[in-house]
Amino acid sequence: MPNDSQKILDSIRRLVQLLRLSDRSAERAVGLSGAQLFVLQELGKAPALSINELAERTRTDQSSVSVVAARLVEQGMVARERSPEDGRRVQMSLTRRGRAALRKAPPVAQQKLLEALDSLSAGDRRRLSEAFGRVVDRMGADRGAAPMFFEEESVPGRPPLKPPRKRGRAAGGVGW
Amino acid sequence: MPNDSQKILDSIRRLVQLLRLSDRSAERAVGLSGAQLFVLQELGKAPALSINELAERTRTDQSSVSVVAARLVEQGMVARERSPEDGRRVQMSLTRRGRAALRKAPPVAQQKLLEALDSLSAGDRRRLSEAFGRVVDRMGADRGAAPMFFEEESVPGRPPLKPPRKRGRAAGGVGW
DNA sequence: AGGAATTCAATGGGCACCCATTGAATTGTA
DNA sequence: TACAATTCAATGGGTGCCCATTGAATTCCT
Repeated sequence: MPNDSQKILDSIRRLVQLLRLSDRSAERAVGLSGAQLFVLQELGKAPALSINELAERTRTDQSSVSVVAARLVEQGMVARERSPEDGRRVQMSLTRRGRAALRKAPPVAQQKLLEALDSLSAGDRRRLSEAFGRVVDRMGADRGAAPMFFEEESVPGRPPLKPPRKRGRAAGGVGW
Repeated sequence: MPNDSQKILDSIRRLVQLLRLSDRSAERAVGLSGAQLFVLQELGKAPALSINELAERTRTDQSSVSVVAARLVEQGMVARERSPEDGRRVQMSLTRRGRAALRKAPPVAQQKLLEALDSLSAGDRRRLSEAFGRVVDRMGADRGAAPMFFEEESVPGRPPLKPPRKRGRAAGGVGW
């Protein structure tokens, strides 16, 4: 007899699987993966985005979107060009074809979820949003197991000797 | 200015990424991936499970757990043996080593989420569980884009001619 | 000005997920 | 009882995700 927390955990797992299945189903149907459609969607909201900006907006790693974007470029859905002001950056933007594809094949999984959310009353939805957001914020703030080896500036005084490259990230994981 | 549904969508994405990151972090730390730990955890709840049962409980595909389980067997965490009654089935169960590993390295991501949920009042948690469960149920019931080509038995009378193998699934997808 | 540190995007490695298929075993039925 | 249909687990193919590393470009100091 699971408690509420356990139920929530299982709901999350079920949701994630449903989203995966729905995405893959859509992929088969329209030839674009959920990740690809999501990238197109975000590009549709801005005139042009860099790989890092896309990574932020899609909540994934830079290296992940880099690959997804490359595929979209191959398919002529997205244009990629070096930024004139900053030679390291890249400007990704929708092509005519990309815009058309997005119009024809909106992200199904996301749509389904939105529809399901519509079944709640506005009040429930607001409360769900509020409570859920709070939980996620808290999770994000946790930082528990990752000691964050190098602190974020201890005091205004300039850093004593900054270790070589702060490159010390803290790995990541799967299963959801 | 996003509405509540949009906020919920983004919270879900953030949550999923946090879970991925947390899992991978744990993986680096203890040498077991989130998926592997989850499988160990489920095996800890039952005397022995088949691959299909594990797939159900972990909300993934049979082929996915099959691989994860194989890795665990290699590492001596899990014992796999053919079922005596049904030669097709396989019985997976924790070994002493697997049980020890599970004790030493509980699923961190899941734990963090549970802790975050604890920050809600019991009432909020109950409401969250209720509303969220309802949404997921609804999504699961949708079945929209997948016409489910072959009906689930139209009438008691025996089927007219059953097409060969019902093997006609409906694909799936990623991006969360 | 010039070199060190940092930022950006791409690439490679490892794991997970889903679908499809396959071979073995079992169940159902003619 | 024999054969067809189904079930089970494993394998291969394709994609995604994260981390680490790398080379190029830029920013920060000294």
